[in-house]
Amino acid sequence: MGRTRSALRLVDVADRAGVSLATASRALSGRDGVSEEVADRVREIARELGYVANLHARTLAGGATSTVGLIVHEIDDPYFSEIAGGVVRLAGEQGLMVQICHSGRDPEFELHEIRSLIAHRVGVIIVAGSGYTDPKVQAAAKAELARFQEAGGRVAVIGRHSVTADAVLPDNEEGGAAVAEHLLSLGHRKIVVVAGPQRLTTIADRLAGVARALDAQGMSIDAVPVLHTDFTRNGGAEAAEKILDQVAGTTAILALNDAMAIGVLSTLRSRGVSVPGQISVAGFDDVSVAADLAPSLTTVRLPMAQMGEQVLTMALRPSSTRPRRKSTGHELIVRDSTGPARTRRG
Amino acid sequence: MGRTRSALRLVDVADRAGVSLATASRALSGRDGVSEEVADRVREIARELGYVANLHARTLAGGATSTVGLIVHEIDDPYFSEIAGGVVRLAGEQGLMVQICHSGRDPEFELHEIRSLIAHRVGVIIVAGSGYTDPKVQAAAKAELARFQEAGGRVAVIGRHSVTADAVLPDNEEGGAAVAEHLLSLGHRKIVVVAGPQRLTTIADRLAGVARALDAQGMSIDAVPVLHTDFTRNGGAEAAEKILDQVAGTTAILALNDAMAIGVLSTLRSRGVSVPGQISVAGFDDVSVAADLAPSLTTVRLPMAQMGEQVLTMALRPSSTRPRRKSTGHELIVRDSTGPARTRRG
DNA sequence: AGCGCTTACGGAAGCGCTTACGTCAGGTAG
DNA sequence: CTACCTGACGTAAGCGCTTCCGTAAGCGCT
Repeated sequence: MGRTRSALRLVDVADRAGVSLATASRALSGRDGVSEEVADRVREIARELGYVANLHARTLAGGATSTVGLIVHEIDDPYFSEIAGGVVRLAGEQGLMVQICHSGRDPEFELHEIRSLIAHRVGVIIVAGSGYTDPKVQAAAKAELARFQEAGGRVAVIGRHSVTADAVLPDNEEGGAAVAEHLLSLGHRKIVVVAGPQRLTTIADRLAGVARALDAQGMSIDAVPVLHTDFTRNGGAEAAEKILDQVAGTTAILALNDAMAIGVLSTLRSRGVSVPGQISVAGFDDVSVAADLAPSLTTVRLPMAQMGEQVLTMALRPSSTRPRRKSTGHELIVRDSTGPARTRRG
Repeated sequence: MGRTRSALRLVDVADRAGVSLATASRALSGRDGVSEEVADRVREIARELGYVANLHARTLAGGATSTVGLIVHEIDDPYFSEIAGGVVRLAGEQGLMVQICHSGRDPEFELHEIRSLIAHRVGVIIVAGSGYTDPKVQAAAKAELARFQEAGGRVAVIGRHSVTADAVLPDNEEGGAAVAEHLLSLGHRKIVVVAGPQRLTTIADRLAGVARALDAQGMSIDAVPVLHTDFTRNGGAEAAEKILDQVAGTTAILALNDAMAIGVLSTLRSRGVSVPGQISVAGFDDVSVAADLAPSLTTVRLPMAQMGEQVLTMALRPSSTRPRRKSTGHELIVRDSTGPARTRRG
């Protein structure tokens, strides 16, 4: 790959300004011990020449890094891109760079990304996105992060309880309970849950909430069909096909994220099933397009952009002794995709 | 910010393995001149110790960087996040890291991001997203990129003709012509264009296509209202309000990107205007949710993810003598949001 | 046995910065 | 007028790595 050769060096600037390397360095990085006059001259010349300091050299020598690493599951999933938006915007305001990595929900690759970030000597690593239910699967990543912390790095996560670090925790369980209650209160008793991949803790949490709500009605989660599919639009679409073909009498479909709900909606439309007339549909996340779907989607709002800002804020704030955890809160957003259960045999 | 102090160094590994620094380095970076036996031992110990090379030191000494910088306008805009998805996925396959920056459509900030990327000594810089119609505005960025190229860096862009670099160029003008023709062929004569900010070349290009299509029908673009607003959902929503209130007899609204089209749709729905019954709506980009809107959106498809892969591929491929340009192609996707113009006074 | 050649390794010189420390003015106090 | 401090600057020692050398074996050959 490209090797950046023969770029302008600080010595060049220093020579041109007729000062020593040290003075030039101090002038450009705003340290004192340089007269205003000289500092101005150096800065002027640097600008003129288009000098950009070599960050690798600077980091090597100085030690402090001003870049934060952000690992997300899927960068083109709205859930994550909205989180990333929050992180990036806040970081920009503070003059920090963010290095975004993409794990593709593959714990192995995630480990690799963490390693890269560490190699890049970022000051902060933020991991956004569900952990894995199988603890073994992410043990390596966890260990790597711990090592990073010991070495003085800051870590913060969104949605992982397992890592010992500051965490922003989405209200998954509460939210799950809230949508489920909503559906139940509309009289739905034949509910099918479209869940994402079983190995994600987020799914487990949301399901737990759903189970709690069912319990409160004297129903058991074991009696409701739970389809584990891909956490994407297509996963939802396929699940809906399966439901229409195999689960008779369904009155409501609860998708555990909006992407899948969108897929469900799409299948129902193409199969001519009216929503919410025949089947109600609810999602989770309140992705920004949820309001613009046909019909608009009932869902649980999680403040993604704000979550992004919060993790970064936590990560940046000097570490208190024990990891802080902040839950996001949630809000049930009732829109047009849910309605009263159609009366049996009517 | 966090300073990563006292991390494991290569010497530590070398000492532990009983070899010299040089040998350890060769072993870990796969250079030859080391016996298999020793190399294995070193690698084993490195793994055991959890050694991760300091990329800054490595880059400083070696010169080659394996990270690519990607600058987008808005990371949480689906158009860009889909492009980013393409870049990131392909990069991942090749073992490259991607550093994503976000300019917020601010040329000044974009310049700052370019500088940061250069400071980070990335090997490749990719700039995605419209250029600015005012050449002065991005002269600085252009100069900076040129300097980067001279120093051996690779640059590739999406949607900027002005930069001297390999470019993937969306079929903006052709696409604009295609949607406009579609609308005209449905009998629409009272078309309002919802354009994004005037300072973006993308807008200018798409508008030029629209103008061409109008010309072919003996109509002039000067006779059709063009509203310049924010390139976002809200920009579209506001524009639609204005249209309903101030432009009588509109039969079709052509939004120059999907985000704005979504906003238009939302306003029309809340104002009780039927689409396409009373007003047809078309967008541009074919963002992934376009198919799931209410009604599904007629638009021009641009293969975003593929564009992302293409720029990266171009950037990575050894530079031919002159910059290559590859146009993306486009496809008119007719869905439910457009229909025949309602007959006047009917 | 002596020659050169290859192979495996160690020594040491940087890469471009920051920063501890030394120096040398000039100013103040005694 | 000397002693001392302060401020402005230069000198040089690294930061952790890669890589160019040099060197010492080990090999086959004459």
